[in-house]
Amino acid sequence: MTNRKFKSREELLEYALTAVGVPFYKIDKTNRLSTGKGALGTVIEESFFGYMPNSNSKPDFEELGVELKVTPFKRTKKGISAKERLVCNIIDYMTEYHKTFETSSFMSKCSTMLLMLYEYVSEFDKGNMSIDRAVLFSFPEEDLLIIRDDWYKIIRKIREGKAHEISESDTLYLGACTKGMNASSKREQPFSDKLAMQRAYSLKASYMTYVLREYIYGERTSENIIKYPGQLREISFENWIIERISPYFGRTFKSLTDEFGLTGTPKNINELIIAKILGVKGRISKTTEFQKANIVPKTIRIRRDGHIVESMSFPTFKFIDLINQEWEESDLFDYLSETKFLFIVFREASIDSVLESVKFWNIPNRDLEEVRKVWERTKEVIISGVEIIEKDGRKTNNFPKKYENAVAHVRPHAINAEDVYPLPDGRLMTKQCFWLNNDYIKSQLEVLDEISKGFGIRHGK
DNA sequence: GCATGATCATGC
DNA sequence: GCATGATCATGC
Repeated sequence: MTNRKFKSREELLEYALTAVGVPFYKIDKTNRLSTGKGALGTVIEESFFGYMPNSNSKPDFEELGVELKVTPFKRTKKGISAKERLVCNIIDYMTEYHKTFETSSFMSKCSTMLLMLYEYVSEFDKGNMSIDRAVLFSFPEEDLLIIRDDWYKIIRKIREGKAHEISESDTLYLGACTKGMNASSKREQPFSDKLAMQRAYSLKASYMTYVLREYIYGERTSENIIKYPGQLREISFENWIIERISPYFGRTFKSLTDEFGLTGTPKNINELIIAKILGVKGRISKTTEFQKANIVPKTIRIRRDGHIVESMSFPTFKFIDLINQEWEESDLFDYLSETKFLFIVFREASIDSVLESVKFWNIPNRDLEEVRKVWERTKEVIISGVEIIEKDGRKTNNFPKKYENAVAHVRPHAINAEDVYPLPDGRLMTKQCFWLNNDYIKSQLEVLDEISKGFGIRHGK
């Protein structure tokens, strides 16, 4: 244990490195291992650095301007992944909006972090895990420009009296995640009487995964869309993308596939068109920025009469997994609350469909609450035993139908009817997923149109 | 014409 | 073989 002052960042790092490889149970002197979330961070703070955990607005090593973060990662088939978002300080809605990004509580505290990374292994007790690496981390310029824009998005919602509508998927790398025991941990906000969920700045898990891969473990794998960070000095990432694609609005599907030499009918051909427009070699969803920000491209086809034919599918769920989850920890909640979508909108015209627009979208909180109802109902149906009735070779079931909820429903999503997952009672059922209703998608496109009428693409801060 | 079940194309 | 994004097919 130490409680000495470090004279320099180098000295701090040198000491931090002596924790590498030492199991936490050997470090822990104050019996913190048995405590809940954040136990390992507490062990390092108290037993390794010798100071009491605090919620100070200053960095942990104030004179050095360094904040300590102890955070887990996992090794997966695809490489190293952050196990969770990196949570920073709580946002004080009443004061934060006065500040600039440079003077924000986030930058004051977290602009340089001592990241102490440990590998999370599910079979291990916490005490048997250990710090794998310790590094000093400051944001590279290409990330800082996006994080800065994220910060202003959060502040804009506070200034508009919409702190209660803040959602983690509003932003790209820097999120505002909920923080508190439950939904009743609410705070006042300056420009509305409505109480807002307590939230903290956080670096999204998808972003942290790339920090680990690219900057710390050197597993760089993907292509950047933004070739020069300076390209985002005057414009947000989203608007930069839209500006680049907009010259192609109005073009027919055929003229686009001809121009870019795309053949065949892959299901993600529209994603490939967008990739070509942006000068990206492969899939847009595999680019650095889309991976870091968790952006998923989705095609929307609007018929000539304005109707959207298809609802929007998501990954399948496993029946047995779902009933063992609670909503707040469920796969669906994680997915929808942390994913931003890029809608690629085609409108059918007389001969061919035409690229009409591209729009970024994430689900509003109140609609996510509707999805929750569908999810809870689905859980009930699985627990009480799905009713499957076979008729003329087609099986019908009693999962939530489209007419039951304005936002979402449940439907099959499989290779064919024999592509199945087990039910808790041992029967096998065609794989299913949650779908966003086509009518709901239509209404959300209309909302986005209203918003874009109100703003020019280039915005002042 | 729509709701719901079923299936396709591709890449890893 | 399966996950994913997307669309087709059928019956009411």
